[in-house]
Amino acid sequence: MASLNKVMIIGNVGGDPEMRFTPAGHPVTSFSVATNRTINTQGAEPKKETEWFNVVAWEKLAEQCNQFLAKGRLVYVEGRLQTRSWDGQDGQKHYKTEVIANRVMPLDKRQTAVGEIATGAEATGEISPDDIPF
Amino acid sequence: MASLNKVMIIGNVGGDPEMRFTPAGHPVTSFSVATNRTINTQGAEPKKETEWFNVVAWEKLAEQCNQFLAKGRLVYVEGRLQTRSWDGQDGQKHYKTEVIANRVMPLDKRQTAVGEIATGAEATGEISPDDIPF
Amino acid sequence: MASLNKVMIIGNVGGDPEMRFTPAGHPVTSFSVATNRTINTQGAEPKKETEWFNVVAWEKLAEQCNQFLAKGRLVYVEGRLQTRSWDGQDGQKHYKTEVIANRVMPLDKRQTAVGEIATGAEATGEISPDDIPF
Amino acid sequence: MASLNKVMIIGNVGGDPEMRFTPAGHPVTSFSVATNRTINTQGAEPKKETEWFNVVAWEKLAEQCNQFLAKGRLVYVEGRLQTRSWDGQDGQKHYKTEVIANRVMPLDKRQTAVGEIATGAEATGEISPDDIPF
DNA sequence: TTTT
DNA sequence: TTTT
Repeated sequence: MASLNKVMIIGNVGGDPEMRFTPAGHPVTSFSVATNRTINTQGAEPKKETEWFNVVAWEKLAEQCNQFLAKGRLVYVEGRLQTRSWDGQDGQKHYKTEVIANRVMPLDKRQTAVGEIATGAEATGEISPDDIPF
Repeated sequence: MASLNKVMIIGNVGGDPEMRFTPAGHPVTSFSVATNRTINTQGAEPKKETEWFNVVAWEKLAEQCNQFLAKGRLVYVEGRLQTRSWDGQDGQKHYKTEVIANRVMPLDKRQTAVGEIATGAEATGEISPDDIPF
Repeated sequence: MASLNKVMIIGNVGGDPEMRFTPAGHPVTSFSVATNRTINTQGAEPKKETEWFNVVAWEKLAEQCNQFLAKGRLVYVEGRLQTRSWDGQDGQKHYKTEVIANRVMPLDKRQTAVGEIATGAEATGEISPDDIPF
Repeated sequence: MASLNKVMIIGNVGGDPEMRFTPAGHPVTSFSVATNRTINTQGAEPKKETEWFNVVAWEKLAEQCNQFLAKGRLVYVEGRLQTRSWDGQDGQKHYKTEVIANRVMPLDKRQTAVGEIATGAEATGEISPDDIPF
């Protein structure tokens, strides 16, 4: 029963966020974040490895992400990991792992007044667990 | 360039860990960890949602995980997320997201003397980036 | 403006928690947590170093801590650091650093049914910022 | 024995870092970091609360902090908490809590080429536990 | 003041 | 595939 599922990333937003609404009217915003890691291949030149995260925000946080984030911005994202699975046309299982955000915070000074974007609580899919459009 | 990619989980080991060796002789241990979340569907009875993580440990940490972990144990795992992709037989992209561990710590008292399992540094794939068997 | 202040500890509760109430009736529970670190003094035998944390919980989380925690239990605590200062009788500044908890989770199986203790949000001093009794 | 002692902060450096050397020649750099929290006093205007952290870095990380950080820069700091105590002239116990950093990462673009500052391992006082000048 |  |  004792459980922790926490992800913390700092990286650059890969594209402008996209906001949609569930049938029940809950806003959901998704965007990607790239994190980079430098691998010291001793000998050769250091190699860069990029890891992409799919981030999903719900409710008020979804609206703030949609309003304040944009392609290229540096952000801090905190949340939990969630893997969804489905069957492909070929009968194979497919998996997609996403970060369900409970805090998103721009770290650069670009654009509009931003301030801190944060949900008090995990304003997430819990609210509408079987109501997710994508 | 500024980047953070951190995962922290506390959960139960889903099965006995499996250790393999890369062609170059590096030990790699993998195991699954389940985290549970209780969703308060206001009205009906609370629903349980289980999230499964695939954890991979390298080198000395791999050996310690193999030696001390076992199905059912409660563990703390810290690491970074890594998604690998490949093309299925049907031409579709497949993805698998794993936690590359840099710290694993049993939290229960079961079994042998355990102590703390921790790599000093991220003793991971960096060491043998193009040497991964699975 | 962009800010993160996060502490995560796993350790043993040093004594039974103590719950008090602010003049305005808000419950506050405090307890200590010990974390241990093993220092490898290369050569001599490894040395143990204990770090003590003062943890403070508010509102519903305060009540849960008071009810379920006890001396010796293993807990996970997440929160933010807060340092309070005051002037000693001698005119010197004194400081006390505490962890204001927003999540507390027992990790052992001792005692009563425990389940997960967690505030949805940071149910902390924000609620009664100028209302703190100790 | 199972223990976690982790602090993660994002904030602004309060002053230029200061590097010293232990008698044994180990570099130690210290600097302060301010994190801000906005308290919504429902009713009145939101209040700002600043929390100051004393950060200490050792060895190679100390040199990098000394070289790349400066007053005002936005940084991510990860480390562990350590409280030192001593007796005041008045016989009272005094306490100072510090963050012993194992990772420091500038988040803004100011100044020189910065890149990522990170120790592979916790390059900390372990190395010279009884060798600390301040 | 905890724990192994 | 775990745990309570």
